[in-house]
Amino acid sequence: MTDLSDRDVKDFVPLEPKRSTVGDRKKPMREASEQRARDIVSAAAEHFSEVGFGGSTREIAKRVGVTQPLLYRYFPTKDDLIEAVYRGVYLERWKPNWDVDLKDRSLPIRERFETFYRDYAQVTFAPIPLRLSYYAGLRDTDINQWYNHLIEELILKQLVREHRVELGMGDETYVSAAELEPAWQIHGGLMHYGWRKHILNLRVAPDVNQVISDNLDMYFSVAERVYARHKRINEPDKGHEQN
Amino acid sequence: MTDLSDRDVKDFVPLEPKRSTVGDRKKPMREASEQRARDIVSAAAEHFSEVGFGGSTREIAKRVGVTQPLLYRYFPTKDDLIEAVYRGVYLERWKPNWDVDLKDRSLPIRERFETFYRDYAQVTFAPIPLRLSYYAGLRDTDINQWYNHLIEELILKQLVREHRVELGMGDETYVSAAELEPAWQIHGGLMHYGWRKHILNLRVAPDVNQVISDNLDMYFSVAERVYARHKRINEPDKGHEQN
DNA sequence: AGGCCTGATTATCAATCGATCATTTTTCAC
DNA sequence: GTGAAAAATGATCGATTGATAATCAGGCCT
Repeated sequence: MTDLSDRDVKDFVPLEPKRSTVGDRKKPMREASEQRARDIVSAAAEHFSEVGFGGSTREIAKRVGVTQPLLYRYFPTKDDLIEAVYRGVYLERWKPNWDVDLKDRSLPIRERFETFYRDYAQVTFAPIPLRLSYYAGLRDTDINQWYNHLIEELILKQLVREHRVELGMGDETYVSAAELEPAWQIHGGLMHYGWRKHILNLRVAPDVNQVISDNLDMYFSVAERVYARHKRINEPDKGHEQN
Repeated sequence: MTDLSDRDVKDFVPLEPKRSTVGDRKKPMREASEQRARDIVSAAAEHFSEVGFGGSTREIAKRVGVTQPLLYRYFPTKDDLIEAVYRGVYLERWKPNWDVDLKDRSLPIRERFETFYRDYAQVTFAPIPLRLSYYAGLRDTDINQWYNHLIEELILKQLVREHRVELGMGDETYVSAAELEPAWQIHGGLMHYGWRKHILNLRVAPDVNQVISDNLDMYFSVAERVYARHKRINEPDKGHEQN
């Protein structure tokens, strides 16, 4: 699997289909062909989401309605197909305006993050992407590490920073792991809500927006105390303590 | 896979090894043989936790140091072996005093649940049981449904009930899904902490006890509001509204 | 010593899997 | 229309898998 660890979202072009087996052709892929490539990825995502990435290429081909060797014209190996599924799960779903909007101080912080999580839940909370994401995390730690790093850097650290500013607790950019943990608890609680609802099919609170709202209530009610506990010594800027 | 859905914990005898292939023998299994059965389950748990339940019986046999067909003397099919691994994950780790101690009103509710979650985290938060649990949830929804039902009935509903009593909000036993959700958020946040730490190997807040403490702070700071929102009409006992 | 049950191994089968290659069918530019 | 490139198929290979059958080794009781 190729190395994805320390890249940014922008380094990826969402789901531009690979140039096919015979990679160094001059002519671009035909329109119908690109559609077929997308169909294959889609069928693969569906199948892998059900049985994991050990799912067979023959079943995928059957779902598309073609023969199995044909897949290898579009994806030289099964791993390449899996990587294309990864891209569909992690990149196609990420909206570039998310981390931008979170910095818009014309809106109260609470509203910004409530809006974000409503949108995030709508995009992410469905059986296929959720199952794929958990399967991917178990199979290929790297990709999920990279994605959670993204969440941490672009979302959760913003939450802490913006909240600290709003509380008048300084505008230091550094956020320690311990300081970040309450934000992760909010995020993790929501992920587990998705796990229970869409993977285990358990009966959960029906209104996800209410859950988000309550979660943010919980966060804002204890976050200040946690910031204060980890407040760094007031020497300007020398604050990267090892926790 | 056998049906485990609506049983109680006590219906299981923790990891009593199956009586071997030729099930209806009179003589009990020899001591050394029972040890071997445990070794097989242990090696299977290790291997399955790494690659999922699609892992091969040959690899398991290699880890035990025996030949592959021998496994079939102890477990008639691979599914039986998987079920034995399930038992090790879900039952061996459950302590019967957990739900009992939570009802001990000689201690403040906050202390009771902090003690429980410290113990629960210590028992559950390790790579092998966590990975197996997630793999199991994806592969065989039933067992994880049953387990989460257990958590809900014996732990989280207790939390809500005991807390309501301590708040003087009545001692009704019924707890709606929406009312339960904040408790699930606490639990889910902790599970996700385990996911990040032991499966994704991300850097997390180092002190799990501090995370538990902060989480409970979060819970107790908003739970009352949620109870009040869902407060049933004061007619005695007629309160099973559909949310 | 001999019979016998249990534990363990060797050999092997049928199914499934990812992948390759030769061949046929379809598409499209000219 | 014609031919070349692209798309698609059929046949098949080698490796791996769960599982079975035949065989062997060894301790224990009489």
